[in-house]
Amino acid sequence: MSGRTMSHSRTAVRSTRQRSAVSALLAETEGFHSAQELHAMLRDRGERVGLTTVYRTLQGLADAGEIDVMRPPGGEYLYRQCSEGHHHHLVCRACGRTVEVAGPTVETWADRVAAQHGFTDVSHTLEIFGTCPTCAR
Amino acid sequence: MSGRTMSHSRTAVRSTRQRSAVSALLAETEGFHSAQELHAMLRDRGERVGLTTVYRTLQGLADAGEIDVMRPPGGEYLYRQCSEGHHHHLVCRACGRTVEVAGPTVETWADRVAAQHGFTDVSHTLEIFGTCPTCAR
DNA sequence: GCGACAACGAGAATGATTGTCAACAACGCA
DNA sequence: TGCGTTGTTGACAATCATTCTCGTTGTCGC
Ligand SMILES: [Zn+2]
Ligand SMILES: [Zn+2]
Ligand SMILES: [Zn+2]
Ligand SMILES: [Zn+2]
Repeated sequence: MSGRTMSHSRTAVRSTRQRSAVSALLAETEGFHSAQELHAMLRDRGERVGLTTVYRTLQGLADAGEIDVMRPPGGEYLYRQCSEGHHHHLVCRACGRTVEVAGPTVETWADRVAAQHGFTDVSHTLEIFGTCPTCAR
Repeated sequence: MSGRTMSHSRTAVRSTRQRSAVSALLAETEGFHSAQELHAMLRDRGERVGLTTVYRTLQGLADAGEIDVMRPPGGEYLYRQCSEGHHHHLVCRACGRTVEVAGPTVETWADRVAAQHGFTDVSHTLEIFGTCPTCAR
């Protein structure tokens, strides 16, 4: 009953220069960056994309699960193109370098704890911050 | 050489009506609440405290480690008076009800993972969100 | 090509948090 | 108890990331 069964003209997502530019940038970029930063990076590349569009595109990609969103303590939202599947991040506070980490133990622990207290519809956020070897010296 | 060795009149923190009001409110309140919410709660109580002061006081308490700060995805900063020691939270998205949880396993896991990648000065954030039994029905 | 409508983007609006600074009030001391 | 020093307060202005508006533009199915 979700209304997705109409046989004619479903509204499709359109392919645009701007959307491609953002995706391409994310594909080549290592580490997390804010919408503002990505917008500036596009500008420096010569790509002309409005800030509003950058925000919209990032939200779309995030909703589609194609990129990861994260917000460090005291900062704004950061985006990054990650690999598939549920994972968390080990992020360098100085340069943003990111290592994806998987913690099966943590996942089950979180779900178990929540269940023990009768909580449902459970989700969690987990980020590890530190100084990477390069920035340390 | 930090100039902290003067033998006379060290500047002390002063006890004020406003500061007491905020602390008292936090002591009686269960769950996480934003600065704006706490300000409104004080107003409803008849306490007259400026919004700026509420922000300042909360920051001070947080810096002193007397209260916990947390920021849910898509929301503003939330504050709560917690028990001593390092712990995490299982929070109800609907009503803010909070359960403090300790996960020694997670702590060591996070530190180990960071160390394996050569990261130093490590810290982490971990929150579990869900719908509490009361709000579920 | 055409037309419907998704997508853009410049600029205004929002809203939480922070900065400003003159008036106020603890508190150590006389 | 009176006084001066100086931390504190709070109304208001300023930030600033993000969202909203809405007229224009570009995609894409036909
Ligand atoms: Zn680094
Ligand atoms: Zn996880
Ligand atoms: Zn609840
Ligand atoms: Zn922990």
